Amino acid sequence: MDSVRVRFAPSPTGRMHIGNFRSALYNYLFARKHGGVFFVRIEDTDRSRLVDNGVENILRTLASMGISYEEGPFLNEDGSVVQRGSMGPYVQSERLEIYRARIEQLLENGDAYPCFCTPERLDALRTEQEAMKKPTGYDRRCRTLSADETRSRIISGERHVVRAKMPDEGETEFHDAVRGPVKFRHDLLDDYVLLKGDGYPTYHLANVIDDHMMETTHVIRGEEWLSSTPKHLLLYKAFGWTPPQFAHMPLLLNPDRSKLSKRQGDVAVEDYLANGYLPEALINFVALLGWNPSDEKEIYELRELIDAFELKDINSAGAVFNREKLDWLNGKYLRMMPIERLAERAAPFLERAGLVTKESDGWRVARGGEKLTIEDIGRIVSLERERVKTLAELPEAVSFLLEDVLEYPAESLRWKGQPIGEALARLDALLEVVGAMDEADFTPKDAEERVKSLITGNGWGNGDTLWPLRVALSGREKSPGPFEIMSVLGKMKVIRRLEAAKNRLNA
RNA sequence: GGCGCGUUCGUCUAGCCCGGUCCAGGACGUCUCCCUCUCACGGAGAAGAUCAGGGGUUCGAAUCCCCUACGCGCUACCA
Repeated sequence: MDSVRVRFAPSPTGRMHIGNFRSALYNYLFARKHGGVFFVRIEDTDRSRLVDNGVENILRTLASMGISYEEGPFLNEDGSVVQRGSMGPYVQSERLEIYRARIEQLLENGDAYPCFCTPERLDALRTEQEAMKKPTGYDRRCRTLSADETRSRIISGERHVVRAKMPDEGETEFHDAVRGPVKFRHDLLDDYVLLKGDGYPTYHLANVIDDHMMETTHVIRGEEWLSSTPKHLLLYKAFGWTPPQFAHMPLLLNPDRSKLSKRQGDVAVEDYLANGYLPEALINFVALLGWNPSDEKEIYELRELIDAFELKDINSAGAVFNREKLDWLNGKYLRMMPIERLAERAAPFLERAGLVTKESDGWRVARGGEKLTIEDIGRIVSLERERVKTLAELPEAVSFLLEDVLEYPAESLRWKGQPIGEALARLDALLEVVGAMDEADFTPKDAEERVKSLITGNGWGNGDTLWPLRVALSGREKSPGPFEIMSVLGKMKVIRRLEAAKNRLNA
């Protein structure tokens, strides 16, 4: 395949959701696989649905997910948007003259006609058709208006749209890269609107013109477009253009199997990021929803996704977004990730939770002001990484390592309800052992050696000693092992926590 | 209503094009056990799909053909 050019063409009508993101991802993977160009085009022809910062949100989301592209609108550091690429503009509202010229061409060739029917008439028509259980659609009333009447009504300034003239017979058949041959009868096609009353083109017109002018080779889009593909093909034909190849992806579904939508939980990509999901996990997960390279691998690096990606391996049935599996995958990534990177990703979450603060000279513990290097943060979060599924759970999980005073019931220091005296004796002995250790000995390995020899030397059990130790250090019944905690805390804090535990038991 | 697309464990899927190796494989989730001071991680197992239903073709069908049902999409001067 030579010089592949594919695109992501979102409408800035809200925040980018998972379904949109998957479209972007598949196009991206396909472009990278074939060494082609991936570009972004903004389809902002519905003026009523535009939202503030819609474009910025889309571009920002692509950037934070690490999806790069060669042409289109780009977000500057200062938040402004600039376009790069030789086939622009890449924003449809800036291409109005182009569409208008093409509309003239269609009008002249008799492939389209002006229509003066009002929305009210159209509504009434549809209502009637529905009531009579007849197929809905425009009745082509304006298609037979005389040239004179049409001209004079336009000159008089009457508001109108331009409709495409659909053939009465024949059919359009095309080969969809994921579904194979698909066929539609022409007489069932509606004389749909090409140019709206406000002068903006509809999706059908703008999309076809732009895909042609931007030399798109493959249109990889959602299944909701499958039914309108014959209209698009007919337009390519009317213009005398070679159409691109089409690949219609299956829809992403809510748990009740309806088309993925808000109202049924988070769907915005940025929400997933804010909730502590990693871009690489999200990409891995979303890529495998509706596409599968027929092997039993579950974890794919981006490069592997690119290498394996084939349009023919896209499924044709819709897929339910299954959060539990995402959680599992995210946990996997959290555990696989290099510590430094994990620390960098985790720090903002710790900050937001008020556990650490970011100063000009680096990170500090919020309570106490003690300095923290990124390595320190790495040591802290690596203690809990295997116990959480998302970055957002990390603050709560590691808070006991960053707080001065631990709050917990004295009762929890006793292993399976052991006598208070026994727990106290263990803590005393532990204090002695710890006191004799050098700060340099506070590695998990050395700490374990010392404590274990204390236990075996006295013929104690692991449980009756380790449990009180661990709870004294963590304040929790569920936590990482005591030796790891010791190594992160250091000698002074360990002694302080053991003393505090004794006081708690004596109180 | 019309047209189109789809239908394999609860979920994501492999197998379907090129029928036998599939009394259907993997993953998530669930359950059990092991590891273990706890929780997790990790490891080992288990349960879980009459391949939507029916009919055909064939020695043989999840795989090919037909019908039905159901789901979804489109049917806007939304994309």
